[in-house]
Formats: sequence, C-alpha cells, structure tokens
Amino acid sequence: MARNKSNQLTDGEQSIMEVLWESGEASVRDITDELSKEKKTAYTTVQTLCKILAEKGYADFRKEGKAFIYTPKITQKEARQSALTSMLNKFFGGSPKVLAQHLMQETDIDLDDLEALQREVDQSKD
Amino acid sequence: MARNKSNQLTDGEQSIMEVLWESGEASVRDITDELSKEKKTAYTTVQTLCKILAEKGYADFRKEGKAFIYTPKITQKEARQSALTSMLNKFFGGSPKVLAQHLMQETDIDLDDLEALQREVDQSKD
DNA sequence: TATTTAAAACTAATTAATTAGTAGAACTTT
DNA sequence: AAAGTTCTACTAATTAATTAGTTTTAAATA
Repeated sequence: MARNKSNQLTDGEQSIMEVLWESGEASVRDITDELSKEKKTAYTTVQTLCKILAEKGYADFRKEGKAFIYTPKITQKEARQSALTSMLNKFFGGSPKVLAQHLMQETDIDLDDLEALQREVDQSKD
Repeated sequence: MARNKSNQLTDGEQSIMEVLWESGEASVRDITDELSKEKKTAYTTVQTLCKILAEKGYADFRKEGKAFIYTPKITQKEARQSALTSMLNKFFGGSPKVLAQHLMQETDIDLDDLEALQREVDQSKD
C-alpha cells in the first residue's frame, strides 16, 4: 500500500504558487526564470510541477501562442487558512489557544501588536 | 532525482509520537493497540514506523524482555515549536503577525483570550 | 521554404512514505 | 519436549514527490 496524495501544498508546489500569487499569472518560462534566481531549476521540472498543480486544482492554465500561462486558482489567503487549520489539528489538538501561546512564547510578537491586528481585523469585517 | 527526507513529522510518525507523549513510553504492541482504536493498524506497520522514528532521532528505544520499548526523544513542545517555525516560513513569509491575524480572523480566539495567554507566558518566564 | 528555436509531451530515475506479509527466533504453556 | 504465542527482522508492493533528460511539435526568422 502507499501514501495518499497530500492535500497540503508541497514545498515545490508552494514555491511555484508563490510566483503565481506575486505576478498574477506566469508562463512556465517566467516561473523557471524566477525560481532560478534562488536556485537553478530546470524548465521541465517547473513544467511537471505546474501540471500537477493544475491536476490538484491549485492552478488554472490557458494557452497563449504555443505557451501555457498559469494562474492561481486558490488565493494565498485560502492556502494560509488551509495550512493553519491543518497544523492546528495536527500539532495543537485543534486548539487555537495553544497555538497562540506558542506564538507569543517563541516569537517577538506582543500584546500591542495583537491589539493593532485586532483593530485591523475588526475593520475588515465592516 | 528525488525528494529529501522530511524534517517534519509525517502523519504516521505524528500519530505514534502522540501515543508516546501521552504514555511516556510504549511497546510496539501498546502503540498498535492504541492506534487501532481509531483505525485498525497492522503490528508490522507500527514496527516499521517506530524504527523510522528512531532513525530520524525522534524516539529512543530499549529492549525489555524480547520487546522494544519506545520513548519520545523530543517533547511535544519541541515538535510544536518546529512545526510552528516551519509553517511560519512556508506560508506566512516568516511573519508571526500575519499568522496571528489569520488566527484571529479564522478562529474564535479573541483579544481577551490572548491577554490571558500573555499573562501565562509572562509568568512562566520568571 | 529551410533552419533555428522554444515550448509541450513523454519518459525516466530516484527516494520518501505507507502499509503490511512472511520467516525465524525466543519465550510460555501444556 | 512439543506446540503455541509473540516479538523482531526481513521483504515487498505501491504511490507521491522531486528533478530533469529526450522527443516531438509548432512558431519565428533568415
């Protein structure tokens, strides 16, 4: 028997989505060039990953000339939500409080920051 | 070429660590029985995963009679820290503020809760 | 139009992860 | 001591993920 397909973005998928979120849309060539700034990446590697992203429903594509242009199908916000929920359940017993506690213990975030964030959150609800 | 070994706990590894954290130590039999309450799991599956956990440095073992007894080598807190840091970098651009914002938007946690947690955190620092 | 170029399509190799069966050793019980 | 139990060790099958080479196709240009 074998593993299930991960519903979370893998590292490779993530780095491509990052480019798509940043630029709105990008060809395989665009993505390859962008990723290669960080770490030399083969065109065909990106091509394969893009196809997988489309299969998994994270990206869409259209043909323009002979090249495929990919666009993100989920927003960064949705990806973050999904990641947050998944890690909440996996590591923190589903308790946001336990996560928040760790967050305050292990990062430089403090109450003032949180208050400011709360105001932003409240405003965006209107 | 192929993927790297994940430095994060996989789902299978996680579920075993959960048992070890809960009970302090457990034989393969103990773990198998515990996991099988949730989902029938073969003894040898647990055995394989335990071996991997030991290889990866997440668990220790000692022989008692003819059975191996496994103990956690990292604490749940350490696993949470590591997961938190990793997701912070992967999904939230390393920004705890962005994560906190999502946390307040998408869970029922609010500022009062966070203030209470902050007090606990402060106290534990003394 | 022939050649070059660039993209997709196809192929491939490797390791991790998941799940579990089988063989064999050692201990227990009758 | 023979039989049964239970554990480890070994083996194995399958899919996901990662990375990229080779072949084919189509467009651009000389």
